Amino acid sequence: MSLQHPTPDQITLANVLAALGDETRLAIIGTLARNEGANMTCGQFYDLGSKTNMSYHLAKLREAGVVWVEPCGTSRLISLRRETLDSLFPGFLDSVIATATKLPLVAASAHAEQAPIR
Amino acid sequence: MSLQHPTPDQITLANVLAALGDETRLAIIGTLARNEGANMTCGQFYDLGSKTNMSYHLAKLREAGVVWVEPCGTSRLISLRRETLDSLFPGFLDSVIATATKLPLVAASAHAEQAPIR
DNA sequence: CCTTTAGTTCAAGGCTTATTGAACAATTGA
DNA sequence: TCAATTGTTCAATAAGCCTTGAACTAAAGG
Repeated sequence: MSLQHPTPDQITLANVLAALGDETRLAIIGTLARNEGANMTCGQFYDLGSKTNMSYHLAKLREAGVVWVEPCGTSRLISLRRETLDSLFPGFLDSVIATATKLPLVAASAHAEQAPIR
Repeated sequence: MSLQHPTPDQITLANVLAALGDETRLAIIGTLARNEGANMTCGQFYDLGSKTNMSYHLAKLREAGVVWVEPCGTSRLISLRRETLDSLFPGFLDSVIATATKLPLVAASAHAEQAPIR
């Protein structure tokens, strides 16, 4: 029996934004985008946190409608719900991914301080 | 003395996404976008929640770098940080606004239920 | 000066989130 | 069948979030 995913009409922008508003999950998305087409499984994210923790974050992303998770043997194949998101929120995913793919894999703290620009 | 705003290099995508990942704040952004150029003040958002509550949400948006708040007499003028956000995250704000401006002003609960599409 | 107007700050509440380790399920391969 | 692999669920904890009303500040106008 396959996993529960929201249908397109159940996906809200607020939920998607909240799901992506987290360093760890943004890093997951960045990794997924960098490896689109590659058959990503949960295990490939364990450098971002513990097994349990990844299970938690991947469930969040799935429940918000950001990723699709497909059981496959003992593994689960994870992919971005590109078409769904593109059709609901045109341009959104691309703009997020453009930044997310450039983000450090392991979070380093910000340090710079600058004069206010506007 | 003017209010505290993050400089562009202090603005992170995760913080912006988290700030926008809330129905109330998304409604604020939608209202701001619908009235761009109009001299919006805090008071214009009191249909979205109490005075105190708006103060809280507007502070969140300001601290994340999404809005600029400029004291003006006893009021404060609120505007989207369009240029900053556009230059940091091209296409992002437009895609969010496209949906946010169509969102109901007062949150009505979702009701539809459909067959799973993919 | 006194009042009104426009927002903020504070403390408290209740709720949700992120993270962990231990225990559990389910599939695969020997 | 047994063991290894892959991932989930559970309970617990610590931290953060949203909302509220009461008290406060600060500017503007009479």
